[in-house]
Amino acid sequence: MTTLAPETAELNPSQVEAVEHAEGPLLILAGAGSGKTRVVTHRIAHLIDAAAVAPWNILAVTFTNKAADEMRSRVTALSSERGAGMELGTFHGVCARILRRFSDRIGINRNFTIFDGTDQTAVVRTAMKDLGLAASQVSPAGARNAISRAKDELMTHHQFAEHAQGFFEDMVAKIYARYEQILNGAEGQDFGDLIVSAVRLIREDAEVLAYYQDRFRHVMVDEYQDTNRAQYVLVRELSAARRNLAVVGDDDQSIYGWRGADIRNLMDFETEYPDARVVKLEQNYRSTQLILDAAHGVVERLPGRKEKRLWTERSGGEKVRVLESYDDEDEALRVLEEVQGLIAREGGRRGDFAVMYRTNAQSRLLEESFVKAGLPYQLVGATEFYGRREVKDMLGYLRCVANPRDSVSFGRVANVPARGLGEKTLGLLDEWAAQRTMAPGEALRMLAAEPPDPVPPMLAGRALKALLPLGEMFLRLDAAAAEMPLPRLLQEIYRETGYEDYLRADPEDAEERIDNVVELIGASAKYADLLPEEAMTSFLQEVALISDVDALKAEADAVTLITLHAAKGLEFKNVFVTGFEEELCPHVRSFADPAQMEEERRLAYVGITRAQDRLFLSYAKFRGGWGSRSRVPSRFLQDIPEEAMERDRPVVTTATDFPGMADPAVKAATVATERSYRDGQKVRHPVFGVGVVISGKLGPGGEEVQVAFPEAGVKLLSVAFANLDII
DNA sequence: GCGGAGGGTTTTTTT
DNA sequence: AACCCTCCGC
Repeated sequence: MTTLAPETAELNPSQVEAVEHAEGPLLILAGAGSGKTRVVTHRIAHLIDAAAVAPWNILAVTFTNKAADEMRSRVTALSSERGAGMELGTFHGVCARILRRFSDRIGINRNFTIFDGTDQTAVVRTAMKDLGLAASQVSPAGARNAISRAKDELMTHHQFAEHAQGFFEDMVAKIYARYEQILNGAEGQDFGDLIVSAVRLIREDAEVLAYYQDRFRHVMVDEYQDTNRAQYVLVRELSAARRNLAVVGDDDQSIYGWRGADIRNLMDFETEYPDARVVKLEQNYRSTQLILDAAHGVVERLPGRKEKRLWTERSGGEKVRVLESYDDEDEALRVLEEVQGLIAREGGRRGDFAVMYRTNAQSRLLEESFVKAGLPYQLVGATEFYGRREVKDMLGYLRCVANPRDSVSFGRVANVPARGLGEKTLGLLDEWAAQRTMAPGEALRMLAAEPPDPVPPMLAGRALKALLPLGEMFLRLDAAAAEMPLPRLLQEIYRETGYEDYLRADPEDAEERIDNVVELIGASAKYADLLPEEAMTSFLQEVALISDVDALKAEADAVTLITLHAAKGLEFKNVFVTGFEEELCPHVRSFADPAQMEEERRLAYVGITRAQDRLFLSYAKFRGGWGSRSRVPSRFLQDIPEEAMERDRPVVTTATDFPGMADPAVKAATVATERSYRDGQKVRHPVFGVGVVISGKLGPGGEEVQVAFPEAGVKLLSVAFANLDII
């Protein structure tokens, strides 16, 4: 991976116009690779140095922490005052900071806990249980999504209930109301709340609004096409006094509609601010002309887009390579082969390569082929560190200590490792706590600290016996938290809760999980010097608001594996877009909705425009997994001018083609050299019955055949295991 | 009433 | 891989 053009490069006239615009609304329509970050950072430096704006009077909002970090370091390099004191971060990070300072003014504890997506689902499930709703009636994920979308539009549960139509929305209205109760009781703020509460704060508290309007004299928003309604209102209010609002965006790269992004924020900016200066950045500094031709072919078919056409001085270049593979396994080997070939032939850096895909699940085979070949890679997202069970459990304990009202974390860890606290006992504790309007964690501590003299009858006996040790443990941890630096506290939690022994007892995964815990404790080291409460809150906030791409290291000598979504904003010399097939890209779940299909198209555009020098579009004829069926190349391929492409003759690859793959098991498995089943052959399978072979191949795992069964459908079977009879 | 085993499902994309 | 759900032994 490389960064954008050097800072010393001269700015083109459009860029200068954007950079030098100081007062009043500004809309920068920045095409892919048009030097957007350069313009934004130069503009900030210009405000500071030429317009004498103090850095702390500037608010700049980006989409990821990574983008914010990069922007900060560039501003530091460019401006005389190094941009110190500037407010720069993601929407969620900036809002969290505002709330940590003032949220008690609207009745929110400033030490609130941030609830992530997993927590949200847990709350939804609890709410549904309270309401007697089964997961089969309403999908928890669906309900969570609906609630999040409502919050994106600043819709309270009251408003949601008013507009609810049909069974699903009626149910969601009820779940939403209960969800809010639980969340408030736990002093939690979910992702949506961070924005919603910040908006509520500045709307309800004139003093706070005045303070921030005076403080943020210049407001700048990146990736404006991906902002939602709530974010739009926030930005509008904050900048209302001076109207120094600069937004940067590209409607062609709007890919987050499913998450509440409202492209109208960008499209209607000129209506909203009739005096806005509009600057289009159309010169691309990233890609070759042929790559841009391909990109334009895909995107020009979108209706109603803001007209712009990227151009570059990098005429020509290599044609876009279209790779056809037999199946997804071959595709993974094929990509590996191309990467290794290019590195061997041209001495390229591994970091100059990225392999992109639509769904996280697609990364698995790619990883496998890279591992076998010993080719280093860095995977963005998917099984990210903070999603690991042991990490979440450890953080769950920390959250319980930092915020005893966090009933969600309490529910997660109370019986991990198992300590005799089943559904029944925890239910009793919940009930008893609710009677005293306490959270279970608080009630439990009270129970342990000063046991009520006649023991509450509902808890007498077995329940109390199991509960008391946990309560005492939390009291010890509370005491530890008050006096220990954060890393030591985590160490203490690890030991005191029995989690360490619990992990060690796992014969399979002990080592890996322990490593992860150690790494987590290490990550907390930078908070060691803060006061305990602040340390816990800051650490937990950082962890909650971290995004997948944040972990991506630009300087790593490794191939990047990344989803198309996460790749937005990045660039690489060589880009592979894999699974460039119907039902994957565009994704089948978008077929029914034209608006979603347009978003799929923009997503393909985003992928294509990540490439600087070389672009590979890869598809397979078959793909394993959920009922593997024959595949059709993406419709987007047809929109790319044929002259810009070079279609490869399909190549059937096998593991033996790769000298790097020294694994003897792999070699042994590829001994078979001839197919033993012909297409059209009738076979009998012990489970699926009689079927017809429709295709087959020799792969690293031996011979595989696709067989169509009248009942079971098409199955991909390994001849070695399937026990087929020829009939 | 708890805990472990086993089976099925999950997300398409994520701050 | 994580999680939910069900089943069964203790």
